[in-house]
Amino acid sequence: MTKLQSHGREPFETVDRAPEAQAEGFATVRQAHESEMAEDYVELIAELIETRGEARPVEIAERLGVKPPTVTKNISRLKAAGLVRREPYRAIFLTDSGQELAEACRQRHRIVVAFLCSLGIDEETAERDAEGIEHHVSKTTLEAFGQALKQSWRHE
Amino acid sequence: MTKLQSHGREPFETVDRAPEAQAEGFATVRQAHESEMAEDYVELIAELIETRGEARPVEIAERLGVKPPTVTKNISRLKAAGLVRREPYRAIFLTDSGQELAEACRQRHRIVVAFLCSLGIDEETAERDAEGIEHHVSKTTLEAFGQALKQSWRHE
DNA sequence: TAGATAAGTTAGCCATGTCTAACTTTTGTC
DNA sequence: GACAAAAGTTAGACATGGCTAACTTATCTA
Repeated sequence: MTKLQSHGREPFETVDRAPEAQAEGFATVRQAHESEMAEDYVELIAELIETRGEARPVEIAERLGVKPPTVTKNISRLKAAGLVRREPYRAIFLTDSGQELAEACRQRHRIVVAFLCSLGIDEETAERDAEGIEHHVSKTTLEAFGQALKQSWRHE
Repeated sequence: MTKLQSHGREPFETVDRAPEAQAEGFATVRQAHESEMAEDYVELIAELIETRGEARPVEIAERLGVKPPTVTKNISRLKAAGLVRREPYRAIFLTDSGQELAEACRQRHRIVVAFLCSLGIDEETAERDAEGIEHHVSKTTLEAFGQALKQSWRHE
């Protein structure tokens, strides 16, 4: 049995959740952290291929704000995970499943950014916050963002 | 010079950001990750003290969904960081700065949850997503959430 | 085409946050 | 008060994702 929904009413009460539910929530967050690296990389790789024609470690390192060896190591993990295809010293390509993941991430990213902007948040902040937020947005919440976005178009 | 704001218009364009800005964004996310543990713990400790009278490792472990040794290790890190006060085998207390951090986190948490609920998201999902999202919400965005929340009260 | 420069890799280090197994301390009960 | 059960700690392992230093490969250019 689920709790009654308050939906906007008395919004600052502290909800007393069942310990297991809370634990599951934290587990979800930890899982999200594990996929963040992969998501950020494939998203960025797709972006680079589109705008630059190819994805190079040096560029990835610059955009991510990490050093080249970090990129090398992580790319080889992505390769092991079947998300990228590549030979040493060459540019990086996405496999089909990498492509798919990238597409989903970019879509989600765009929705989150657009949603934040629709609240009046400046684009730079929206982009920065989205980078962190997007990995923790469930399907349900993403849909709610999409809905709210539609509403905001209607009202403008 | 900052970009023109679109504020709801053409919300699905992919913004081409300066590499340094993008890198700074990712750095911010990495920093947020480093404070997440501390924030989750002090938030939970404050909650337990309030609802249970004291915060015990076994309870923290259960709520966080981790094993007791993990709690012991992390609590000692928090102690080193000056956020908690405690002797071995005893309950855990917050220092003044721990208290302060906990208060800020709980406030932020409540706002995020309330905001998500105001979009029509069910409470369980709101709680789960908030757990991950809250650590990546900037002051600007938190204020925007607060504003939107006020709006939603007016319209109900 | 040779040599310099840029790009990429390898090796090895570190901190974080998780775990299990084994041990110690505290608590509760007969 | 003794002893069993529960709570907490310690030791040691592991994966992740950063880093620097040193090396290799590719690219550019004189």
